[in-house]
Amino acid sequence: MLDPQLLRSDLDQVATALKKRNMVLDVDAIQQLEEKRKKIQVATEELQSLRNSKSKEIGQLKSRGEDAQAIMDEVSKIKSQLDDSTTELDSIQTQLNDIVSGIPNIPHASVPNGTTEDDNEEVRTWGEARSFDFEPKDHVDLGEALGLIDFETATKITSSRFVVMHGGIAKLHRALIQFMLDTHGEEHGYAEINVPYLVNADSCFGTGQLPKFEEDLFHIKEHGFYLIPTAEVPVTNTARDEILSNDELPKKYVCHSPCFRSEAGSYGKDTRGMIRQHQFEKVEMVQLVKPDSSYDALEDLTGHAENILKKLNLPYRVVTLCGGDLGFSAAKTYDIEVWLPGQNKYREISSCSNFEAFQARRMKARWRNPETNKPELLHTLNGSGLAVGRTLIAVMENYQDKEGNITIPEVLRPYMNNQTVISK
RNA sequence: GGAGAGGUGGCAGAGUGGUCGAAUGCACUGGUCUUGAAAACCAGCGGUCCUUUAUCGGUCCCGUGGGUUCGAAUCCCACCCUCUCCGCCA
Repeated sequence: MLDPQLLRSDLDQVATALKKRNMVLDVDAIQQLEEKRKKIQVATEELQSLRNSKSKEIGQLKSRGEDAQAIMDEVSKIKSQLDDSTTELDSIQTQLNDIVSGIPNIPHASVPNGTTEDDNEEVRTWGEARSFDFEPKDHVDLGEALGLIDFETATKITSSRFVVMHGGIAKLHRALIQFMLDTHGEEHGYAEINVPYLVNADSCFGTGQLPKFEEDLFHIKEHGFYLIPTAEVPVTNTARDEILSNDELPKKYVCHSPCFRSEAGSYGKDTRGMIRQHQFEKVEMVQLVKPDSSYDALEDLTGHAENILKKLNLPYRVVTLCGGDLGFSAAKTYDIEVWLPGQNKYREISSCSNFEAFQARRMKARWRNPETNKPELLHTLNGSGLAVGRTLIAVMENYQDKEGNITIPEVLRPYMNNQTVISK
């Protein structure tokens, strides 16, 4: 949610900034509603104030045993005016609220212009794509040849976009999770946290999945819960309705969780293999920081995600998302894309974002600034560190040999009983 | 799932229709005193939104949402949550 003060004082500036997202803000509609709101809110509060003071008078008269009928009649009249006024105010505020909570975050000044992912700006590349003296296979061919990845059975059990993994691949998957958690915990200073995978609607609103993107979520209607699309939702919402003290900041959490996405609207896209699944696992980093340090934190966080790829010796590049490709809540996002020999291209494996106060305002996540002694909004950030399924794919495709065996990256061997290779 | 008890400020805890946003204690902050500290004493000490350049002022908030009333922390309804016991169960 954007700052309502900013929307009042400088709506045109907001509209201009949002053009970077190729979004057109209906400035006139907002201004008209805002004018009405102001008029009616002031009138309503004046009526409330009048009612309160008159009612107190009644109490005083009665306690002295005097007759208060005249004032009681008067307040009755005020009350009916007040009812009308309140009803109108509620309606206007609901309309305004719906509009405002549907406005995406303002892109940071450093975000490049553009409309699609083709306009994203490459920041840096790391590592060199391995040259193969044979035709590299993709993870589907590799996994099925090994007999360790099984999409058909998953389809039988559930549906498409699910997977069953066996043996060495399942272990490799688990090793990746532990390796990532340990690295972020021990080297990057994140506190490990384990959270619910079902969350309520307030939590989804807090991080921005609701109300606009309900169709992307799995919803358990009977209980009103949602399956988390990312650990970002429960982890960031730990700070909802809280006022954190200065000395507990910054807060840095690392969390492994499954993620559930309906993938509505992605029909026909990435249907082959494990790239785009309804259920996948992710190690997520979340930071809650003071506003003045959030952009430094974004660089750090992105570096932490990159470090995992470096340790796995997987080539990647970092891009800054352009305005048109930026997520709803983010002010700035770096995507990290890993090299996949099977597809002969870079594919997203991590997304690291600074949300500034956008999520914090939605969920009232604050800290007490010792300089002002007032509660102020935090800045929130998160990034994948990394998407486990896609990392698994990257390892398989980058570490394959001619026979279709997978060499296990050295950093993962301690997690796999020092196994060095996955073979048939 | 069944039965019972309960949800009040950072914490504890009073408050069952009228100057109650809320006593009191603790914690915290500032001051006095002290060489310093402690103690004691004095003062301050929730959040939200609106109006305003700001102050001042006002609104709303006693789990949440409705309702009754001139007036609700207090009465009524629904829901949520916590605790205890029973049942079921990894």
